[in-house]
Amino acid sequence: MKRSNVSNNVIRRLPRYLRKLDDLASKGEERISSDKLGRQMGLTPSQIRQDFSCFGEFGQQGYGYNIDSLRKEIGQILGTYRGYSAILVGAGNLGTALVQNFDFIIEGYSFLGAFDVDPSVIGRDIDGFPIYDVKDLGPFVREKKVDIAILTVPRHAAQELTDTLVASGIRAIWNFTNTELEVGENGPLVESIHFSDSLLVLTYHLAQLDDGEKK
Amino acid sequence: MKRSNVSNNVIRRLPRYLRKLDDLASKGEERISSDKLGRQMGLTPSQIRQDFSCFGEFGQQGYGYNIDSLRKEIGQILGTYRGYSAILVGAGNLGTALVQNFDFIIEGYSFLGAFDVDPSVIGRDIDGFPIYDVKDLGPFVREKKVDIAILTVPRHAAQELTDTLVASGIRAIWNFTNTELEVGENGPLVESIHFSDSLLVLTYHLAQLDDGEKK
DNA sequence: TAGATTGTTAATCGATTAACAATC
DNA sequence: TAGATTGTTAATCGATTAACAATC
Repeated sequence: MKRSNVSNNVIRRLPRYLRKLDDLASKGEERISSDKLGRQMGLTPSQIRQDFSCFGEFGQQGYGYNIDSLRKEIGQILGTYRGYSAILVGAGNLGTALVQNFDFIIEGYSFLGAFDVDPSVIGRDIDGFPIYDVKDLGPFVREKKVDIAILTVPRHAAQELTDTLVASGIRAIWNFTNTELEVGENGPLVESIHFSDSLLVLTYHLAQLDDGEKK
Repeated sequence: MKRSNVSNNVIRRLPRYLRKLDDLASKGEERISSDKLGRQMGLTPSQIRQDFSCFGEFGQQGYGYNIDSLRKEIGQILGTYRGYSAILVGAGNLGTALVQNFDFIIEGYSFLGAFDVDPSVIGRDIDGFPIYDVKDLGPFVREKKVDIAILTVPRHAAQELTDTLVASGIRAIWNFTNTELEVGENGPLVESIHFSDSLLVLTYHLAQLDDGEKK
């Protein structure tokens, strides 16, 4: 695969393409042109062709793109099918929601279980997956060579657990703690979902509308 | 306030500035230069000054920016303090996590309650806020002129509830359903959190590392 | 005053869009 | 074959960075 020097903007559009293609596939569509796809997604056909061409040649002149094979190509690029292993750190409402809504196994991940501090949940399960004592987190990550930790703990516990994860050789942290984690040089990848950032962008636009109306 | 023609990139950086400034304030810092702030956030000082200058002149030559007043300015720009009203649509694990973790009142929002279909939760409460029957959603939104609906329902129910919200005059939807909502012309603002997109970006980078190592 | 640092204008860089030859 | 549509090269547009006069 090519994929050298691909810009962040392109990378962030790939999952959107994947969702759209899944959608089209589920409607029984077989092929689509960059022109049609562009109109449906609010992008220019040029941009779509440029984006795909970062990774190879997936289309055919005069025909367009085969939806099913394009989905697979993009899934491949995004690393689904690789069976990355994941654990949940923090088995509260948010963590439970994530585990219940993502079918990690179908999506191509291998979900190994959850960790928590609360003695009343340790030993129980989420959706059939065990909840372990957070004391055992470090050794577990090290032994099982866990790829991804899903961090859904309260703010105040975030950095300490991150340190444990980093020390145990975690490869990536999916961060929901609304803090910036310190992982140091050569630390794991960090991808954060900052709920409040998203809400503030929304209220920015509301405020702009309100100000516009006053004028 | 100026704020005309501000690019999306700038808007999406504003909440990050706000979080950083809150952090600095909580450490007792009083002032910061664009140079220092840039080094701490991984941005160039030029970019920071350009970003702020979209909205006014918040600094002072030879001194830098006063952290406390800059926070307030950015909060103002982002529409906190405006007391926008919000409801939760879908009182499951995810919705519960959001309500419990965001202190909507402190953050300057006015949270009015939740809606659900499940008879076993209707009438109960989340964190002291009532859970109503989703049948009453439309009239409630219309009567109370609700600004923001936080949509945390299962995928299959997303579009139908969106239609109800739009018909009742909701102004904005904060969308967690991992679908693209259809809101039509002159519909509400939509800000989506696509969990799977974020995870896929993470695994893209993991896959890239793995491929790099093989070479 | 001298040093620091802003806000802004100009220069650069990168991303998006347009155009078009290649080809299914 | 003619029409459609790709992949790619060139042109444009916008965002980031650099430079610097203004000034606290």
